[in-house]
Amino acid sequence: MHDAEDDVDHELREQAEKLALTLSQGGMQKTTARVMTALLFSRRETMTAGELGESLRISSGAVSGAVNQLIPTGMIERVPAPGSRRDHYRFRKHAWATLMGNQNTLLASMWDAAAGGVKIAGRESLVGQRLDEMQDFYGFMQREMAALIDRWREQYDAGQA
Amino acid sequence: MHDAEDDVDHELREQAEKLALTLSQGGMQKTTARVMTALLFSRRETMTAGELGESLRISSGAVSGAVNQLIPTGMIERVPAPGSRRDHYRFRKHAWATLMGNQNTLLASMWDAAAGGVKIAGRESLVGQRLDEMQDFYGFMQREMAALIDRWREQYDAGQA
DNA sequence: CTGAACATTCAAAGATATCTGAAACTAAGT
DNA sequence: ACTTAGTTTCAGATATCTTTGAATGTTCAG
Repeated sequence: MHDAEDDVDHELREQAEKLALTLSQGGMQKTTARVMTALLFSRRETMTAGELGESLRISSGAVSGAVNQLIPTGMIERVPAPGSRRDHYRFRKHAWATLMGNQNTLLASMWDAAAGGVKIAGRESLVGQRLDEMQDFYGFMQREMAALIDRWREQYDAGQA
Repeated sequence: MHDAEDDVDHELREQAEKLALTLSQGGMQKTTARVMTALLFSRRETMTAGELGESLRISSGAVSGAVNQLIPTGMIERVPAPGSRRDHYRFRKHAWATLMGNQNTLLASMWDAAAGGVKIAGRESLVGQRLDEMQDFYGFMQREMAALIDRWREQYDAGQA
């Protein structure tokens, strides 16, 4: 006999792996991406480290490494689990907004680098102009991105209520 | 004797390498990042492949590989050079805006992945909700980011005039 | 306090990604 | 057409990143 629920699980797993591949090409570590998408596409609310390892066929060490990369970024969280001995993980609400918000650090570094260059070369020179444009762009982005994310949150929360 | 111009060059090179390091930690290839920042922080308008290789102490093959990664992204461009035998490169105007605009492809993949999952699991389920939020977020971002970049271009071009 | 059940760490192995250098190729000048 | 400056390609060498698996650490239940 054929179980429809299993099919759903299987298809979700496929989607999950596909996304993980995309993310890893975009710079995220492969195992980290796989763990993240496994939680994202799981029908369950939380998964234990053991379940993740078994489902993805990776060692406990790899799971540990991945979750410890994911947690500080705010993508997933450790959930106190009643009954179970330890460590259940779950995909966080608004994780995507958090992730994008973290990019602000990078935007700030870019701004700093540009500002540093302008200080050395002066705003008059050719290179100064080039860096000035860069500084202007990253300053703008830093301000506006933060506002944009806030706007999404409001809009989304309003839609939920 | 001490040449002030040389000092400026040297300090700019330091800043360039610092930024290249940051970018490479953020996922960009190291040599690609170094080539890009070398052009960005150069006092000259364009640099040849040979100059890049000498300045960064990398082989001609490495330079070739790096520029051919950078050009399709729109960060740098090949400039027809009168007099010189071939290939001068220069950092493009509005390169940063272009770069950020390219991110839209990624945003679209994220949206697709979410949509695919919702289709499989339905919007009612727990996982459906999770993916629905993701879809909403990336849909929003895709729309708004494009608008934001346009807004910067206008604002910047206005300020220049 | 002890033992069971996990989780974490880390050295070594394995897998990837990247660079070099030389040969092959291209195009500009004569 | 030939020469030469300069670029691209690619196999092999190198460097870097990841994973495994076993040892070590931690926490909870009894």
